[in-house]
Order: sequence, then C-alpha cells, then structure tokens
Amino acid sequence: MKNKITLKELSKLLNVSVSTVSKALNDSPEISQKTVERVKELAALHNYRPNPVAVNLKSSRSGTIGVIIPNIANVFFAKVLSGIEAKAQEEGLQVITYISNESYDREVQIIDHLTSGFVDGVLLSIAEETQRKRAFDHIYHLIDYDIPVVLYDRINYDMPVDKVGVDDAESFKKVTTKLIKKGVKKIGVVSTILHLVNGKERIRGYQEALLPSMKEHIAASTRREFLDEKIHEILIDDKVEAVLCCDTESTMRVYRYAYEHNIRIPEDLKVVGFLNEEITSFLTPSISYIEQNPRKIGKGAMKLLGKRLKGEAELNKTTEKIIKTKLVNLESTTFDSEH
Amino acid sequence: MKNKITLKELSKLLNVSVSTVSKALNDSPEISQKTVERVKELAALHNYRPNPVAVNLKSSRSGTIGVIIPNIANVFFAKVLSGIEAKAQEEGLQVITYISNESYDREVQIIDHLTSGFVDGVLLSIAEETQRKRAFDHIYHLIDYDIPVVLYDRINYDMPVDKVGVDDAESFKKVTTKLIKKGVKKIGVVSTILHLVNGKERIRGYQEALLPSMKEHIAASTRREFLDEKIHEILIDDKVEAVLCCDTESTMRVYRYAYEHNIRIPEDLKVVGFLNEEITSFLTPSISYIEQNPRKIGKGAMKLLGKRLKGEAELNKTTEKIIKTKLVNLESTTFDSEH
DNA sequence: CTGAAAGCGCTTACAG
DNA sequence: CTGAAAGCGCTTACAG
Repeated sequence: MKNKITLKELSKLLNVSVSTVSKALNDSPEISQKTVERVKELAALHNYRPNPVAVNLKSSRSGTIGVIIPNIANVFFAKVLSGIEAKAQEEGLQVITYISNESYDREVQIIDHLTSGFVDGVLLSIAEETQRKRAFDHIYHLIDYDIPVVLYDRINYDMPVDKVGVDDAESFKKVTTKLIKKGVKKIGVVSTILHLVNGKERIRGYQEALLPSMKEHIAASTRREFLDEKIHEILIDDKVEAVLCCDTESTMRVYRYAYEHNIRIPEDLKVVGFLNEEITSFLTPSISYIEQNPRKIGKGAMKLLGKRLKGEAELNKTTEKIIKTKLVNLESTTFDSEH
Repeated sequence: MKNKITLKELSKLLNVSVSTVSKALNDSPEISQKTVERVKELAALHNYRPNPVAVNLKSSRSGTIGVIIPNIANVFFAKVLSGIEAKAQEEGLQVITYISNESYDREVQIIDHLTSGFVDGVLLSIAEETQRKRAFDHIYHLIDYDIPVVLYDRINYDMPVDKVGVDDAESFKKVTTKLIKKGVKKIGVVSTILHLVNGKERIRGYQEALLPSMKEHIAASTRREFLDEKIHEILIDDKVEAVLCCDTESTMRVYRYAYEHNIRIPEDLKVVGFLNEEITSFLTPSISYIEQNPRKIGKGAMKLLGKRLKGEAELNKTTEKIIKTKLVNLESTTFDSEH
C-alpha cells in the first residue's frame, strides 16, 4: 500500500491517455459512458485519490483557510474554532490553526507567513497586545495581498473587512436595565479587559443604561492586586448590590472575594458573569451569565469567508454580523428566565 | 499588490534563467556570488515568496500534519493543541485541525479524507465512541498507507505506532497511597469515563494501592441520574472520607453534591479532581487536583511525529512516552506540597 | 469520443 | 557559472 496510485499509472493500466482518465473521473461529457465506467471501476479498485497538492497547483487555490486564535485555552475561542471547523467541513475546506498567544510579534509572524499563499483566506481575532499597541499595519498588509480576511469576536475596528461579533454594548445595557427595573440601585462593573474593544463596549453599554441619578462603580485593572483593591472599593466601601463582570478573570475574582468576605450570592450581591457554561456549572452557588454562542460566531465567520472565496460577496462592501447574546438565569439569582 | 510574483517573472526582470533564480535563492554553490546578490535583492524588493503548493508538489510532501481532536471545548485538548502548534511551528510544519466530536463516524470520515495525501502525518486521540465500539480498522488503514501516526493521551491500545500519554494508573496509585499514609480509611472513586482506557487505568491504579483490608468504593456511570445515586451511596451510605474523581464531570458532580448536602470540603470529605487549573481556581473551597501537563503532551507527540517524518526514528520500533502527572495541593486540602 | 500538448510554480540532474 | 529540459500530478483548451 506504500505508494499512492497516480493518474498516469491508471492510464497505463487502462491503455488510455491520462487526459481521458482525468476527464472520466471528473464526469466530463466528452467521454463515453463505457470508458467512464471502466475508469471509475479501476480507480475504485485501487482506491485512487487525486493528489490534492497537484489539484491545488492547477487551480492556484490551496483549499485551506487560516484561523488565528489569540488563546486556545480560553473555552470561548475553542468553541469558536469548533464552529469554524464544522462550517469549513461543509464547504470542503481545510482549517490551518495558528495561535497568536495574544502576542503582537507572533501575530505579525503568522500573517507574514500567510502571505506566502498557504491559505485562501483568513479568520482573525486580534491579539491583546496588538490592540494595546494599536499597530495594525500587518493586517492591512494581508488585506493588500487580496487575501480575504474576516474578523471575529474582536471586531470593532475600522477595517475594510467582514466581521462577526457579539453585541457587547447591547448585552450589558440590557442586563443593567433589567437590574434597575428589579429595583437595584447600586450597580457596579468589574473588568480586566478595559484595553480590549469588547471590554470598552461592555462598559459603554452599562453606562448608557444607568439612570442620570445613578453613580458609576467601575473596578478595572489588568493586575490582580490592584483589581482586588478596586473590588474592595465597590463591594465594601460603595456597597453595590449587583456587579457585572466583563470577563472570566474578573468574574472569578469577584466570586472568590465574596466567598472570602462572607458576602452571600445572590442575597447580598447579584453577580452576572461573562463566562462559559462549563465554569458556571461548577460554581456553588451558581450565578447568572451572558452566553455568547461562540460556535455560532465561528460558523458565521466561516460562512462570510466562504462567500468571499466563492465570489458571492460584493467586492466593495463589507458585512458585519452581530450574534445576539443571551442572559442565562441560574438557580440562585433573581432574574426571570429568558427564552 | 494583487498578483504574487513568480520565479519566471523574476527571471525575466533579471535576464537570467528560471533555474538560475531558483538556485540563487536557495544559495546553491553553483551560482556566482554576484548573481546571488542581484537575485536576492530583486526578490526582496518584490517581496517574493516561493509558492508553497508548488514546492510541495515537487517534494511530494505537504508540509502539514493533521491533528484529530475528540473535543476541543475540553481545555485539556485545547492545551494539547497549543503544545502541538508550538512544536510544529518550530519544525516549520502547518497544523490542520480536525474535530471528531467523540464520534466514530466522523473519525472514520476524517481518516478517509486524510488518506488523500493532505498531510504527512497524523496526531490522533481516539474518539470515545470508537473506544466503545472497539472498531479500529480505519486507524490501521491509515497506518497501512504509511502515514505516520502518533497517538496522544488516549493511548493504551496495542497499535504499532508511537504514543504519548499520561501515567494514569500510576497517578491514582500514588494519590491513594498518600491518603492511606495520612490515615484515611475509606477511599472512593467517581468516574464517568469507565469505558475509556484512561478511566480504566486510573481505577486500576486506585485498586492496586488499596490495602487488602480496604473495601473498594466505586461510583461510576455515564448517566447523570445514575451517577448521583452512586455518589449518594459512597458519600452517604458508605461514608467515604476521601474521593478521587476520574474526570471533570465527576469532579463537578461530587462537588455539587457535597455543597447541596452540606458536606464540608475538606473537613468531611477530601476531594482530588482530575481537572484543569482554571476550573480549580474557581472552586470555593478549592480542592487538590492532578495536573496532566497537556501542553507537554502536545509537544511530545509533535516531537515524535517530527522524528518519524525526518526519518530519525527506527522503522520497526515504536516509542511510548509517558508524561508524569503532578499532584497539586490547594489551600483547603490536607496534602503536603509536592515539588 | 480520445489524446497530445501546454501549463500551474517550482527544483534539479545534466549539458555546455 | 548558466541554462535548457524534465518532471512533481493534475486539468483543460485544442486537434483529430
């Protein structure tokens, strides 16, 4: 079974030309029914598969797309990837995975590599460091190369590409409004991702929903020791009754802070987290959380890219798709169910 | 910037032959220093990159490896992937990701696809359903195709391939022994993965470590309602003092069960989980857990595959690499630190 | 209906 | 030191 059989070998066995074999296998109307059958039978017998590399060289497409993931250990991105993979599967495309590890340098390196023509298109979620630096030249470079790019999740940039993301601002606005309607007077926000677009957007949503009479309570820092201090300020000094967490890390810190200081959830403090189902199911007591539907984001991004690759998308127009989040209500919170 | 420049175009601009340009770029000693410089300069100017597809066709290698992941939303596998990706990066290989979703059919389909020559080698962790069915023909098929395969994590199969895994039995044996030395008399095990090799191995390690005088307390089921019943039996009826959990799901069930029945951890019950750091850090109180070092597993698997691909491995001999686990001790357990 | 020829973009023995 | 030629495995206009 060592060597894969080629068209040439098949043609020799069949005593016809390579062209004929190729056409027969591709159901060309040029070839007689009889020949087609003969060829296909032998091909099946030898388990013939066209060499994808050769096919790609002819068609000058690689049949693969590149996915750049900032952090694969984050279940959110892992699920996005699984959505991408599922959709790519449907479209007959391969997925080449690149992990930027939130590093600018690595992202530049990956993108540089991608301009060699390894892939027909790219799905990108911009690394944290890149966002901090606001250095996007490498991404524009990719676009200049006419490699279709779709941004996913971290999207609020003014780039001429398709985008798929989440209604960050809207989700926080809705939750805040809901809490206000419940009669909650002091609402706070905790974040370790203030420098990311998504983090900024979420806070904006919160701010927009606050009533003019209400004070903002924002505890934000990327450094754990400072964050705990700030959490102390809003939980102990300001005595907020509810807190919205912008990310997994801040949810965890609030949760642990409450545990260590005997603050009961949800009696003393209502907590809404931005995290995934798996972790929430571990928490005792459970909290409410905003479900982002990462698989859908992945599928949506791959779908847009697929359209670009097939030329079904308009050339000078980009699409922005927003996947709605859902507030999930758990046992020990006081929200009504949402369906 | 639309069209990538090719060797042919470069050669025209330089008034030399395509061969000369190719050799110059590859630092062939055949070419004069002057020409090499001239060629490289222009190539750099035009940002020339060899078309990887064409290079692959010549070398009849694809330069990519395929990774089959049973479940990417499991952080364990996500981290394995990140280890694989890092090592592949070092070796200049691309990683094509396939997600089997623990499905036998999907795994068969992926492997069938892989025999077309998309990849030079495969890293595989066998899907749950495949293990249940004990149907491995498709994997042998891949091996017959002379595509190097390395099994990772789920490895205890008698296949003639390289393997990288964890010391499942050993890890449970060690923990059990440790507990016994601490004076714990009744030790139980909870598992939802009894049908997986890893699950079996862990239980075997536990059984081996038990003293002849001690009774086994095993709560195992893949169905949640049955599992809760069995957890009840060992926690309430048998009153075990410590419980080893074989997987994330069973850890979570035990944890929640204890919470709901006011069983204090670790005063009433010591819990050792098989889960990842992220989740553990969420638990209040925290528990001890066995750290498997998934990134190292990924790197190790990729390293073995790399050796096969470079022909550095002996042909009729396979390597099995075991990555040691580590027991991690957290605040509220009574283990000594281990370093 | 079938086949010879050119070509996708490269590399590499071989000749000069 | 340089270049023409063959070839990796395929597809597809073109000729017969």
